[in-house]
Amino acid sequence: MEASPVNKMLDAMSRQGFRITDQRRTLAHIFLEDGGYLSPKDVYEKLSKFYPSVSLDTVYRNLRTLSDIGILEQFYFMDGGLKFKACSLNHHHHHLICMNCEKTVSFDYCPMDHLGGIPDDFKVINHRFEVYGLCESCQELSEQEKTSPQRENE
Amino acid sequence: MEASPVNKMLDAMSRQGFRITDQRRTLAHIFLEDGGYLSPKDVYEKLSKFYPSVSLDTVYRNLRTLSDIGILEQFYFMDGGLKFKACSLNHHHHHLICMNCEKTVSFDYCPMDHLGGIPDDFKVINHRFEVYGLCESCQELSEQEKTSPQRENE
DNA sequence: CTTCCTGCAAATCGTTTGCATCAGT
DNA sequence: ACTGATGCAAACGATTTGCAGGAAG
Repeated sequence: MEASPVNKMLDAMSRQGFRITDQRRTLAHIFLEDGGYLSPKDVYEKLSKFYPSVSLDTVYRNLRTLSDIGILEQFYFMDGGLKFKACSLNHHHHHLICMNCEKTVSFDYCPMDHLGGIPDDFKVINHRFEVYGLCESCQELSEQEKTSPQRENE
Repeated sequence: MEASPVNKMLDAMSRQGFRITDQRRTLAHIFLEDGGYLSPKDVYEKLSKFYPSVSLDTVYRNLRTLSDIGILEQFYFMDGGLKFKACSLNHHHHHLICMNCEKTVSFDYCPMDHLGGIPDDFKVINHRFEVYGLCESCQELSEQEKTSPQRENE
């Protein structure tokens, strides 16, 4: 009944010295089932179905903790605010993010492998590379609705 | 005394039916002089030097307005929150961001020019590429103080 | 049993809004 | 003059924190 990834996630938590509470177990399920980005409120609502007494601040706390230890990754959507998703515990990659439906597709290219022109007195620790756009299905939608804003500065 | 881009910006404003107030004129100067991303508070502080009585909410109002009409663009930095910068003044570039002092250095390399392996049914609209690390001076500091946190997930 | 986790409530931070006044056109 | 812009203060939403009780190891 439990897919392996859930255990992997829980495992990672306990290995980092965090306790496996029911909420966290459920949190793992929620993220792995959904696969996409969830706002704290989304998570709270989903979690409430299992634990009606859960409090929003616990959700926040756990989201932050899990992000810190690299189990979740967070993105800020210009319109939807901060959201979290399970990060693939697999290999390094980046994402295409659909600006409409928020679905993500990962790809392997990493600019850091090809990077040039960075002053070498700067010590690189981390990086972020995301490509935003429209996935195929959302493109079709927007062609019909013509909701695409024009920008006009050179 | 006025550089042309400032007037261009002000022009755009009045063309859209907005009044040219002193604050907005100064706002234009601030953004064009700085060239980089500024948080509302940054702007407020800079603006305060010229107009000690300026209020933060006016700054917010103007930042939003100017973003709406495409004079400023906004970006959310995972650590620094929402920031604004004058739209496409210069050429396209990305940033090195010092995780300690938050100073940014721009560099020209853009991964989009070299990108491969993106499914072509995805319509790219925008992208974000930021490199985080330590600038030279902060490296020296952290070597002395050994404040660098370790992360250890695979 | 000890320490971490949780729920509650209150605090805090960033941002927005209502309103009367002031300034640009 | 008319209308939009500003400053103030208060409202607001999202996120964080202090604390006491409860659960995981």
